Amino acid sequence: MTLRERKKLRTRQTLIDTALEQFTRRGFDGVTLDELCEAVEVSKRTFFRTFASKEDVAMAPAQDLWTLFLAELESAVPGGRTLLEMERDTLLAALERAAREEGWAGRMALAHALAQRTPSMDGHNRHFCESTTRSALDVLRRRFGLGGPDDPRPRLAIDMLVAAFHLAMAGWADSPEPDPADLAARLRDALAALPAALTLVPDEGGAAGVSSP
Amino acid sequence: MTLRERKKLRTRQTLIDTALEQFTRRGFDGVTLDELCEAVEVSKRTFFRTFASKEDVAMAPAQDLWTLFLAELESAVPGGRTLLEMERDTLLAALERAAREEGWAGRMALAHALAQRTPSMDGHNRHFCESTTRSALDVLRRRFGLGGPDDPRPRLAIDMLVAAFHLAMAGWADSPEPDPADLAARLRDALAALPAALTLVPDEGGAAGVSSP
DNA sequence: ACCATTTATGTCACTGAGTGGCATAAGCCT
DNA sequence: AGGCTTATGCCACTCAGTGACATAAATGGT
Repeated sequence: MTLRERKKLRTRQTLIDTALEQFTRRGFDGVTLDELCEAVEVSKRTFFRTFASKEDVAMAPAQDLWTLFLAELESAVPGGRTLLEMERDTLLAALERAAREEGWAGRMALAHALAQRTPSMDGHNRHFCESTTRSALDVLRRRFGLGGPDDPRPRLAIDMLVAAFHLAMAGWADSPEPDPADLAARLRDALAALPAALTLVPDEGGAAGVSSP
Repeated sequence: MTLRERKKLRTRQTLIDTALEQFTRRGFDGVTLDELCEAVEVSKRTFFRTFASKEDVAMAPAQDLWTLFLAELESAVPGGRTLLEMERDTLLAALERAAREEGWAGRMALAHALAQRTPSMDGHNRHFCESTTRSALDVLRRRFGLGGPDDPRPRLAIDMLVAAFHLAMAGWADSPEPDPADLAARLRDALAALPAALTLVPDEGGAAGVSSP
């Protein structure tokens, strides 16, 4: 790797770390890009050559994970598993690779906490999620037929994976000392709860039901 | 209803219709707020007293639907149905009420088409979806116990409902002459496909599998 | 070690979204 | 009609994001 590339990557990492730290401490809206760039000693123009938006810099950990997921998906084989099981294992593999990066878990937890209390970050995050989902669907359709482009099942399967992941993440990021293995376990649990969620029956007569005595 | 309120509502509707028309014709980014306000003969300041953002004005049809959904949910009764079935019927009821509004279907279709090709709109849309989901979850937990705040199933059930709705909407908005009854049918179909999506098994050996001959 | 080429960075000026403050106008009530 | 409330308009401002162009730094060949 050339010196140029290393410098660029280092600037990127510094921006991410500084942004996460400042946003967490003073709030997303409490930090202007000028201040962030000042702290990293980089021009605003350079910032926007590295990230597409103010939100993007704080979403980098999540983006990295899903990029790995897509890469892993290219080489996944069914092996008699359910589509959802295959996706689960692919995501777990991506998780394992992402977690090799020093300090990834901490960054991911900060990013998630920020997204929770910053509408615009949550929005960007979910839009990114959607485009990743589409890409994943393209890969799945290309590599396995899966009943043509009108079959609703593959799309629903990925959405269920994503829903389970968000659920797992919500619990994990709030826990003290977030650890990748714990996130993996939570993801498994959330996915295992899907069939029960489908058939869950609420108690008869809600507490404030219209015709309760 | 007072004259003041009627005027305010009329301005709101005009803004929505004009925005949808202009955004569709010239693109979301191709229309500045100044131009939109000029066309409706309203100051920019007034625009932001009616809508929180440029994106919001085009998302109004969807917001109205989900607001109705939450209202319906307050008076829904289980009646021996699955939670997901109850949510489905509640959403169908909201849909029916929303569709009474003259031209709602057309606005909804335009709004969806715009969100498809405008990242920032998609992001806002999905964030709004998430906050609605949370509110719905609050209502469900308040009215029916549903196994405490740590039970993952209710959350997953709503996410499945939303996933099915998005899927139904995607097919519906692209169809010629979008009609509310058709959207309802598509929603039923998408929800009915959920169990199959959960157990779908891909063909063995992907087309570009790593170890294919 | 030097120079030409390529590529990253910085500077400046600009557009457009969104906000606060305050004056004015429009609707409301008796 | 006239005082009261509330919506609207206007002005100046902050800040995210972009385009054009100059400058600096890395690379590769000699």
